[in-house]
Amino acid sequence: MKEGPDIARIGTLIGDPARANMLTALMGGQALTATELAQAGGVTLQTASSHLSKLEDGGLISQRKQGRHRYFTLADGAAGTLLENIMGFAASRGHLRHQPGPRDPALRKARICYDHLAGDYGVRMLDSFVSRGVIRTDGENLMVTEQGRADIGTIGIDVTPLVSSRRPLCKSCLDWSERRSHLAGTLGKALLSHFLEKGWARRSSESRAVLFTPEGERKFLSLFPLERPSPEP
Amino acid sequence: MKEGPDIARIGTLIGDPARANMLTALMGGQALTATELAQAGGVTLQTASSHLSKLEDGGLISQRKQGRHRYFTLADGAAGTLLENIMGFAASRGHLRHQPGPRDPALRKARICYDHLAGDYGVRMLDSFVSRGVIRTDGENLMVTEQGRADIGTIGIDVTPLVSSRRPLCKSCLDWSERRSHLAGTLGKALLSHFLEKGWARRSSESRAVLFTPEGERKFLSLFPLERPSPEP
DNA sequence: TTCATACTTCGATCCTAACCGAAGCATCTT
DNA sequence: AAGATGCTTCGGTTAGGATCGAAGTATGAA
Repeated sequence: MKEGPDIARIGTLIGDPARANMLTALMGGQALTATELAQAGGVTLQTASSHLSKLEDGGLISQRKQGRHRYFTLADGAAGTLLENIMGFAASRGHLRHQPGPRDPALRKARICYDHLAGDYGVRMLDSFVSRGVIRTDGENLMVTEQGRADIGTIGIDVTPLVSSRRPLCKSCLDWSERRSHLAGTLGKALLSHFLEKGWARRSSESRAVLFTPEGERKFLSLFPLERPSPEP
Repeated sequence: MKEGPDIARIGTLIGDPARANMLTALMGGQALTATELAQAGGVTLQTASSHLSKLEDGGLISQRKQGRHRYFTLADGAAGTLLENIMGFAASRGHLRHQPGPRDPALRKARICYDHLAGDYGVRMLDSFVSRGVIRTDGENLMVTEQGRADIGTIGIDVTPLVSSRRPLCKSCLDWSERRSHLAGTLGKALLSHFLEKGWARRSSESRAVLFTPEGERKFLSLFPLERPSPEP
């Protein structure tokens, strides 16, 4: 039975706690140095270096040198999506490392999931889109409706250039703190970028939390109203 | 950094070669006994038993007793989807256990991927659907068009009951032998079931290969014509 | 009851890989 | 040139877990 792709190799790479912590840290979407990742993984720099080269060989991360630093990122969107999928599955089986949901309330409210918004606010955004008919769903796939394109345009985001990419336009991602789905894909990414650019929110320097300003919060809530609790599981 | 789902646990479960082989065998969609899985994993029955209980604790598989046999299956569609995702990612990074593509030509031509058709025929089916406008794609997501519903109806499959399920209707799955996408989801499952019921094909008893009869092959090829090579990567 | 089959549990072995200290290399600063 | 910082490589230790033999349990057959 030696047919097929070597899933054991990917599994082994993700299966080590130090590497898993590093990958989780990289899900924040920012490039991190080897030293920062060593801290995230809870190991010394030497050990981290060994882990990082294994992750790179496995195609999960990539690095670029910049002066005497080495910045590491997830290899590409596919790597991020893979980790999201595994996180969602792990959460669905109750494999949480501590209590259900992040201890930090800010993380629970809004955080970065690779390149898009997760947490309470991420879930609310998708709920709002679905309840207003901007996005339609058939079980798991999501698609933007014709009318939805216009609605998103009024927020200040042009959908057209987002479609050409090889990544899907929109895609649901199981949220481990809310146990509901939030919006991923290029649209999810564009929305988060938009909020950050407009100054409605900023990234926390220590964690994956996204901190909204009072004004940003007001605008967000009015842009994404909830008509009634949606029936999505 | 102990936030979030425990992806390391899932990774560890998949990361052992014996377990990975067992899971791959279960992707065939059929319930297998502990003895069969031990052989698939290349280990003794004692070792397999230990692996199987770990996989069950982790929520990847489930078992049901039947007389003195224990039949194991993947826990649910989510587990199958997760493995498909990892297989696709592994294949995309070139992590194949042997030469690219299965050695067995029958496997390369048509095989089962959990519950739907993969291999050359699986890819052709999706290509045909896309080129004829039965299925439309936006990057990665797939959706059946209105007109497509009727077309699929003429094959003898009613799309309506397939939508209600919690699994997506259709969904692309990266094929590791063809390095292209084939059709998964409830529609993919229904199509495969249809072929088997009609007697156009049957499952090989030893491997995941799907063996078409000459007549079944003729019907399949006429049902899924290729107009021109599609540009999908 | 006795035997056979299917599987689990226990116990011991063995091997891999994670780990860190120390040393080495590269880049930047002064 | 000398020192500091960021990271990698080497070597030796150690722990976890994969493995299997042997014994134990459950179900079915004779």
